[in-house]
Amino acid sequence: MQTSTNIEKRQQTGEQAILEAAEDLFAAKGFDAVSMSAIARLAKTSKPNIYHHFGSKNDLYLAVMQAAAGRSSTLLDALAEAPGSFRQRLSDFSASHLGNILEHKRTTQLILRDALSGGSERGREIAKHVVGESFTRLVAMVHEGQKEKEFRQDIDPALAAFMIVAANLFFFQARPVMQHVPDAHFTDDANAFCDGVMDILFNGVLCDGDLK
Amino acid sequence: MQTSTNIEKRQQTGEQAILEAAEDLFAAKGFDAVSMSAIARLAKTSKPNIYHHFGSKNDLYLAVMQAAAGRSSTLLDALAEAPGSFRQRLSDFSASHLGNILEHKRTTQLILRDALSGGSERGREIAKHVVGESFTRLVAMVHEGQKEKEFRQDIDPALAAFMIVAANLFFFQARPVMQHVPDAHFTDDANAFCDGVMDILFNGVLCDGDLK
DNA sequence: GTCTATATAATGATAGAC
DNA sequence: GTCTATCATTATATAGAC
Repeated sequence: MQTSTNIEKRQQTGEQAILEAAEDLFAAKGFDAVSMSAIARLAKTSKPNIYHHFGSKNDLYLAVMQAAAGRSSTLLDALAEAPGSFRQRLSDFSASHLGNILEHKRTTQLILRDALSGGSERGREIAKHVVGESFTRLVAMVHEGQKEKEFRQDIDPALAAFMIVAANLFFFQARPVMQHVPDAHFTDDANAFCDGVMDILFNGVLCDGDLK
Repeated sequence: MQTSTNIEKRQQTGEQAILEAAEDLFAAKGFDAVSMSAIARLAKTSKPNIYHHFGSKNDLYLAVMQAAAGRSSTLLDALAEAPGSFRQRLSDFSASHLGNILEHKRTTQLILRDALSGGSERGREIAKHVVGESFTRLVAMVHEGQKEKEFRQDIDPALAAFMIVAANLFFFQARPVMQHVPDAHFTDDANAFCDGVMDILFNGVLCDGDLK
């Protein structure tokens, strides 16, 4: 029998080039808009060679998603048990989260695109796994902050966490559109955006006499 | 000469059926994943008839986007000059915004999908116009609230507005994924979600002794 | 305005040599 | 592992009758 668990030990052949070319194109244009010929051209190889390494276009897409998922879920470990106030830790987490998004635009776009086309079950499992991991950690962090009486007891920690990732991911996703909206100056500076979001999230927008 | 500005006076022929079928399929599967044959089948007509009404697949897509844009930008006028506190007005706006999104899922998905595929200029102009209109109105509302000393002076009104639409749109977009995340219970009830978001946005998550 | 039938090009996937 | 050559299918789009 031949081993069919061939999702290990890359990099020895042209597989890596194929995966990178495929990720580029899938992220930029989506699954259906990309042809195997285009991938072969960009990877400087031939179509049958792709079929030799990956059985089909769908398998190639899954391999790309799997690689992307693995790459993007290893950067937020250090922050979970850092010292300092929960407020500071949350801010750091959010900044790293947004930094991570902007550093791996290709991967982020790939996952957002896949999540939007949720109809098929293809890679939504992966998307769930990717965002689920960091999201759960975020929720736990907010919950701890509540137990330490630093955050309000009467909020849903998952909701606060969601607002952070929504702001960051939507910042990335909507930037091309928002740049054409006259009022939205915050699209220029990601750091300032992140600080502003956390300020509103911590203190609210309402006037209350004393702003700490 | 024949008038080539044929973006008026629909509904007299099978054009409407074609537009609806096309919007359904484009929203569900994306531009490239939809074939003219599939549209013809769903619209209960023939392929050449589509080409008779719309010159090409791209033109059909543009017509669909145009119709979607016009449909989704007429529901938020009444709220702009409503009475009551700005806090209440903002909450109402947000609730209507999310209600509008959930009531027109097809259109929303179409626009989100188009915005994500920003590379081509196709319909991003439309997306900009659609979200731009309600967004500008939202920003103005926050700004007025600042002038009336109801909201903090030191926040960017556009940023607060952005957090609202980001939360709402991302709520819609991420729901299929978030439903599989154990902590995220808020996906069940859109109204509760909206209230929770506005509560955090107004008051912040930090403990400050007295919660109003 | 609507159809049947068809042209032409590109797609995903294979066969088989090296 | 990589290629040239090719298959079967489907795609967008047209011609032309009614």
